[in-house]
Formats: sequence, structure tokens, C-alpha cells
Amino acid sequence: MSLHALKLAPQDCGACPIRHLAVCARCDGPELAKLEEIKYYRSFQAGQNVVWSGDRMDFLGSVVSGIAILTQTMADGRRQMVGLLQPSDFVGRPGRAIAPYDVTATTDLVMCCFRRKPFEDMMAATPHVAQRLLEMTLDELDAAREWMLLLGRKTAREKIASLLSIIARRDAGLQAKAAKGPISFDLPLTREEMADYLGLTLETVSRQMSALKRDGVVTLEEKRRIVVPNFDRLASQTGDDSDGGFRS
Amino acid sequence: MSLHALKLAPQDCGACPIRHLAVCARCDGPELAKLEEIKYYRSFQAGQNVVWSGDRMDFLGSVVSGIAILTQTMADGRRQMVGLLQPSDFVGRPGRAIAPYDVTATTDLVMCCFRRKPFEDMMAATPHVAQRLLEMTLDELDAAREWMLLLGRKTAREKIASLLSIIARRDAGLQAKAAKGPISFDLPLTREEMADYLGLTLETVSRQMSALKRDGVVTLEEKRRIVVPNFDRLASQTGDDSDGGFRS
DNA sequence: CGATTTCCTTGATCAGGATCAAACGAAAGG
DNA sequence: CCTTTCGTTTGATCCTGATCAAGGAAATCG
Repeated sequence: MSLHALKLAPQDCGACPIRHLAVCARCDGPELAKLEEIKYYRSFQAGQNVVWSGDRMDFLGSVVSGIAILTQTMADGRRQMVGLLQPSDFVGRPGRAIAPYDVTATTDLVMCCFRRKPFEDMMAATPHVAQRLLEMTLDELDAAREWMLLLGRKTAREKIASLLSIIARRDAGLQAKAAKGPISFDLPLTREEMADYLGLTLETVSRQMSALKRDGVVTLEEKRRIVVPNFDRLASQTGDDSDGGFRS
Repeated sequence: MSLHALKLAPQDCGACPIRHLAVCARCDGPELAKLEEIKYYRSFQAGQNVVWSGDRMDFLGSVVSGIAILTQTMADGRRQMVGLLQPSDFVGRPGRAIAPYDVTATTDLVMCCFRRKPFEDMMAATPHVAQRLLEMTLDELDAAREWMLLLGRKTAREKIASLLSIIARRDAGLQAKAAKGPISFDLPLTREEMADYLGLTLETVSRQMSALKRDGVVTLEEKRRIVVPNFDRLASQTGDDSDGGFRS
């Protein structure tokens, strides 16, 4: 009901949790007012599709809260996740109305949407939106390329450790950033979604999760709830840093 | 010697082969003049490194001719290519001077370079460069995500066929676009570079190339010279289109 | 010229992860 | 309540691609 309320009465941009991170970050005063004019909120339930690949998208928008995933599917059903969208991440491409990927909410999701035409007009007229979007797109490109390294060269264990590490860093960055203490968080993905992200099968994901638990790298309570007793220990399993887990 | 000449006497932008494709595509008149002012050409021999990961980059620029690759390397030496740069493609990121990847010329290469500081100033001052760069970055992001699907889900044979198909489409698009006739081109990559791009070993690349030759999908003359007698036949091996190679 | 190096091919064997299969726990539904 | 469904775990076996190893062809160099 509160979500429904959101739909009907969008919050003031000034109070928006992603105000300084999203595509609107650089806008102010009249620009922000213009964005506010063409925006509306939409809510999605966990599991619901935001867009289907090949469909027309009449809006572009930002994730306000929740997690969404981008997936590509081959003709024979093989799937690959190509993006994990967190609050402030942008969905859609100016100038191209046909969606190239499926976008799916994996948790309850709230999006701040802009009608396509006025948003595109604004991009052409004022530079701040385009500049911020460029910055965000360059970041996404870096992330995609880091993921290419993971998909092409990492072992199953390293893939799992990398994913947990990324989610932990972001999700728990708030609670105990530099603290050496245990970090805990909820996985926003099913085993199958993890497999689709990592280029594995769900069985391999499950086995490697069990292996990490057996080795004491993580603790599982309730399948989705992860506890990382020592973050450096987890990080040492990702293959990213030189030491194979023996230093630090 | 002609390359050296290029370095000293940059061509006029009006005569540039990538004029309407590169980051300068939208610029004209005074903007183009300004770019011309801060640009210079650099040549690299095949095999030479343009930048090393972690090094400072004092310029940004466009590939004018030749092919360059972006690679990431893990601490233990595993490598993954994360980009194939063709004429008009852009190198470097405004606002970040430290290169995150190795950039290597795989053929003789000419680049049109802009000094970082004035280029960044220009990005802030005039929208046309930033707008075009956004467009190009979005295209690269799409390409990176397509590659994620390849790395995560395609078989070795599909990977090779996809790579050949991409190079063929681009490289031979000029010679015989819609013609049903054979297409031929030179691979700009060694077997090892192909392996690094595709997330395979060079032995597997070699074996799959032999298999495609044995099956009549391609003909090899001189190891690097590829002839594709029937492009649709090659395309049917990439896994991209529904039909497993039995239609068409 | 022969020697070295670079790039590529091919063979034999191994192993990591896929596939096939069964079963479990929790939640949802009749 | 029992049944179904969904997400997950675990086991057995298979297979694709990696690894280890040897040798060939062409270019480069002394």
C-alpha cells in the first residue's frame, strides 16, 4: 500500500535517496524541476519483469530501491545475466526505444521513470544530464569488462567468491566498512540467477557455496543469509589480488 | 617514413577517414578547429604497447587506422581481452588518467591523440563531444554485454565462429556486402590473442579453427588469411540465431 | 647459410564443471 | 491437513576444453 502511495504521490526530488548518485545528480534548480515534471514512480514485485527484450520502452529511469537484473537469452534457452542494477543505476538508452535485454526485479523494486521523449529533448538541450549519464555509462563499461575477465578466466570458486565479495562490499559497506568484524547480508539472487550471472550451472553454484561454507570462508543461515567472518579471507579467494590468501 | 611524416604533419580533419565516425563526428567549424589545435598523430608498430595498465595517460584519442586490443591480466598471468579497437574507436576516459587496461597495437596503428587537459575542458564547455562520446560508450557497453554472453555461455566452436563472423562482417562488409559470394579477410590477431579474447586456450582455438576448416565452413590459406565461402553457413555456427544451421 | 624465434598444429591425458538424477525443507495452496 | 511447488543440496557420471608435450613452417638474425 505504501508502494502504491508512492506511485500516486512521487516524493520530492530533494528528499530522494539517490538524488546525488543518479542521472539527475548534476541537475539543480530549474533542471531538477523539469525532471520532476516528467517523472513518475513505478513499483514492481520481486520476480516481476520490468521490460522484455525486444519490446518497446516508452520510459527510461533509475532504480530507487531494490535490485533488478539484465539478462540475455539465446535461442535455445541458455541465459547470461549482463548486469545487476542497484539503487541509482539507470535503465534504458536514449535514442533506442527497443530493449535489448530482459529487465527483471529480483526484489521488490521502485523505479523513477522519465517519459522518453521529453527526457531525450532535455538531454539534447542541457548538458548536465548527458554528462552524468556518460560518467555512469563509463563506470558500467568498466564493470562489464571486469565481468568479462571473471567469465573468461576465473574458476567456479573464484567466481562465487567474487560475486559474494562485490555484494558484501556494497551491501555491508554501510554497516562495518573498515571494521574487521563479521559482515552479513542477504543475497538478492537465487542460485539459478547467480549461475546465470557467473556463467555456471546452478548445481555448481550450490556446490561451491557449500565448499566455501565447509572451508569456513562464509557461514550460511537460511540459504540466503550470508555471514562473512573475515572479509580479507573472502577477498583472497577471488583471484583478484596477488596473494593467494596467505598474506594479511 | 610515411608514418613519421604523419606524426609531424597531421592531416587536415576534413580529409580524415574517421571524420564522421569518431568522437569528433558532431563537431564542425570552430569546434573542429579547436580539436585540430590540440591533436597530434602517433604511430605504433604491430606488437607495440600503446599504454600499460596502471600507467598515467596524458592523452585520449581515436584509432585512425589499424587494430588495437585492450587486455586485463590477473596476478598469476591469466589474461582476458576486453576490447578490440578498430578505426574510429576511442581510447581513454575523461576524468581518469590512470589506464585500467593494457592497450596494444596488433597491427601497425595510427592514433589521433588529444592532450588530456584541453580535451577535458572542451568536453565541459561544448556538448557535441560529450554527446558523441556517450553514444559511442553506449555502443561499447552493448558490445561488452554481447561478449559476456559469448564468454559465459557459448561453446568453443560457437566462440570461434562468432569472432570470425564479427570480423568478417566488418572487414568484408565493404567488399561484398549483400553478395552471396565468398568473403575473405586477414585475421588481425594471433591464435593466442584470439584465445585471450574468447576465454579459451590457444590450443583449443587452433583445434576449432581446424575443425571449421575440415567442415568446410572456412578455408585457410596462410594461417591468417580466412576465406568464408558462405557467410550464412558461418553465421549458423555462432549460436546467435535460432536455426542450428539447417535453414537458409 | 644455419640457428633461433615466433606462431601454429596436433596428440595424449586430465580435470573442472556440466549433465542427469534423486531427494530435502520451506512455503503456498486446496 | 496433505499436496504441490520452488529453491536448494548432493551424488554419479560424462564430456568439453585445459594441460602437458612434441614437432612443423616461416620469418628473423647472426
